[in-house]
Amino acid sequence: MSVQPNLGLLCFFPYRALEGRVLAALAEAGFDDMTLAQGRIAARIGERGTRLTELAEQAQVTKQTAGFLVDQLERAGYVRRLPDPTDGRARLVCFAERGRAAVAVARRVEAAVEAEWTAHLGEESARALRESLTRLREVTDPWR
Amino acid sequence: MSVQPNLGLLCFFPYRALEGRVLAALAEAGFDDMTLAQGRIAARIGERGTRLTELAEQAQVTKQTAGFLVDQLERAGYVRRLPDPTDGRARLVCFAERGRAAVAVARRVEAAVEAEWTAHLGEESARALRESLTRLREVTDPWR
DNA sequence: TGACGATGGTCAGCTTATCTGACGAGACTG
DNA sequence: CAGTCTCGTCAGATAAGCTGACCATCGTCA
Repeated sequence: MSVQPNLGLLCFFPYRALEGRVLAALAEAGFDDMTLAQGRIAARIGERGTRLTELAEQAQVTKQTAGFLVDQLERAGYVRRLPDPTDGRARLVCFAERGRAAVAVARRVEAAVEAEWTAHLGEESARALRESLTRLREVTDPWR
Repeated sequence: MSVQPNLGLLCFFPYRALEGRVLAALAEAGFDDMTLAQGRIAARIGERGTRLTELAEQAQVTKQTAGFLVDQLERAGYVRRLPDPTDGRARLVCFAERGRAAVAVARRVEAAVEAEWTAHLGEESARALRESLTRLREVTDPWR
């Protein structure tokens, strides 16, 4: 590891820390059957449901892998697959009750962690950090 | 995905982008047998060599997994295991010639990507971003 | 309007990455 | 120097990923 880590690596530490905290909190709250890979797929499901292909693209895995993970999420009661009214081939992966409950836990932890980080950095730096990262997303996230 | 992604998720996009660019450049340069998991271990090898246990801790995998990946890196000629002069049980995972060549490629890409990002954000914002992330590391990276 | 290429998803089979548990050899500590 | 801890490996199981092949439906354009 270099003396002065590059920006990408510096981004990695907070990301991994948050992911770990959320997963731990989920496990603590009784959602202890959700794995990291499942969570990464679930985190990309929109409020009105998301197609499998889209989940796969955003998570950067093949649609087969995404399907495999959604199968598990479905069996565990986190999501359901509903027919897409606008396309007979497609189905929308939507949160079920249990999934919504898990999302609520995740959101709470995210907010708590963010508050800790803001306290550590100071309001103004945290605001600037968020803004820079949002702008960086324009050139690093192929999905808008 | 929320309308306003949390800080952790915002950190994820640049991280993944950089990782992808580095891996692609390595493949292009003839290091096309290195996988993402191997790269994540290799990225943590220090100049004077690093113990397997330490690699495992920093990459947050078990030492068995780290050993498995180092085996492959060794077979591919990227690293060697040398006895640790200070501890008869331990061995130091060190870069071999091929590994050093790959690191040089990775460093070049990292610098190029960072330059792109700095151009996108502006000098001052990029500097502030690096500083905030470095401070955030204090509370998100258990390995300082 | 109907043939055809593109798209959404699944099935099958394989490889890679990861874990838990057990263990032996060497180091450390009282 | 006995007991205990640490470093690494072996063995076996499981999770997570890939490629290739395939079918049904959509959309387009001749």
